[in-house]
Amino acid sequence: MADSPNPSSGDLPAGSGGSPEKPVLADRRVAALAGAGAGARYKAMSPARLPISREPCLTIPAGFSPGALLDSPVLLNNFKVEPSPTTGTLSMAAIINKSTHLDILPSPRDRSAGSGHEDEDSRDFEFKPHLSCQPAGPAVNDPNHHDTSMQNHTSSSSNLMTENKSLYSQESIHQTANISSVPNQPVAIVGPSDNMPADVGTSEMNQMNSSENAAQETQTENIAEKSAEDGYNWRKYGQKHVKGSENPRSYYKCTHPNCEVKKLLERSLDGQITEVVYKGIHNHPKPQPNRRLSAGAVPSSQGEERYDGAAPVEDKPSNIYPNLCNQVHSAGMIEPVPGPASDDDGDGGGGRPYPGDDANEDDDLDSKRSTPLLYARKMESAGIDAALMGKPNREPRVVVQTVSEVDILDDGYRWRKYGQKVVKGNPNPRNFNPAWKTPETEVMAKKQ
DNA sequence: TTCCTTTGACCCGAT
DNA sequence: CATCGGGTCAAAGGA
Repeated sequence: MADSPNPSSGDLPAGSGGSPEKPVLADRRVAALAGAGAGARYKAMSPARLPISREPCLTIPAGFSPGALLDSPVLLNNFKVEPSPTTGTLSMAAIINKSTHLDILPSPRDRSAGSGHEDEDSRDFEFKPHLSCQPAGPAVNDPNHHDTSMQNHTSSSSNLMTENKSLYSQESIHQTANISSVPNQPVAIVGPSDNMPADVGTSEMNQMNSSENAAQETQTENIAEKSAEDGYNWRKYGQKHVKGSENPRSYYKCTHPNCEVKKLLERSLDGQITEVVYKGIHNHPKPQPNRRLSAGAVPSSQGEERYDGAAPVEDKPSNIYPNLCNQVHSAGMIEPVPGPASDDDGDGGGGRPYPGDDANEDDDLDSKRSTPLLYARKMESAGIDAALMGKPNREPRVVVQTVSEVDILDDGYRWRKYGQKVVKGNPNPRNFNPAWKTPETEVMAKKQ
């Protein structure tokens, strides 16, 4: 239900229970929602996102755990800083304005705003997968990466701002305020860490993988753990056998009250995670282990989320597949501020979409299409993974789907184009970036 | 007793 | 319009 968008379910809560077909169900749902107390919120949130159906997807290649990405310097860099209007490095004010705009009018206009032209610099893009398995919190803060960019609060804040802008389209403004208030938290950001554009992931990451695999292996367990626990709490709401795959697919929802992030997890028969797909971005900070309320402390209702503890669901996997180095986890999450603050946020921003993958965006960002894309990516990555497959650890593919094109278009990152190709079935040329591709490039391509 | 997972059924979009 | 298939719901069972 979190996905309120669901037309049928979404409406129901309204109270009418009007669905002729399943009055009972409707009532139940309503009741459930009411009981949870979250229902209302969900309801509120979703509508906002509904309009934009496109969901870009980010695929993170197997060797990476999104969580790792979060920790990785790259993220920091990314956000950070490149002086450009797009990135927001230019100035806080600018950023703020921009973000404001976005919030208010996430529209094509924004796209144009982000010039997205700074193709050349790739320096920041060195992606170093630093798969540390540290807990997200600290990792994120890792000062190391700030290399060039991170200059400090300013930068961090700017990052935050940027992030916000893209992540929380609607909530925004006040959210921004919150975030900025906590300068220290680097933005973990990103959900996008998750945000990693999938594409990137695929190619680059794999490379990295291979080269760094050895080293990483030592950390495998940690990673696995991490991935197992991406720090977010998930509730399994379904499982299904998907045609074409012998692996059952499990559906999880983030238990955080206003968070609509969903996760699809596919496991091979042997229990290894073969694929993880995240939809949406967390609109709340990753629950801190420390803060974990004791079990009893959990908020209330069942339906609700407990955001603190580790999610049981996740835990299982970790235990089960210790080897997976890359299990994945990270969905798109934004970790704006670890503070308590966010939680509610109320905003509903709901998972804001993140810049996802590119490819899709092209023309149509239909949400529908997004699905196909996911699969496509899957295939794609699968090919890549093949090489890795031989290894003991299979690396699961991670796909992050975001929902709004706005985010995609203006993700605040700078991209360097390294290729262009006509994709079959798609009139628009596809651009490639060594690191992650940005929608902007796509846009540019179109313009061309 | 409460909460979580399982699982069959339902919904709905795609073909 | 019918069928297929993915995603979601929610009752039932288990811990």
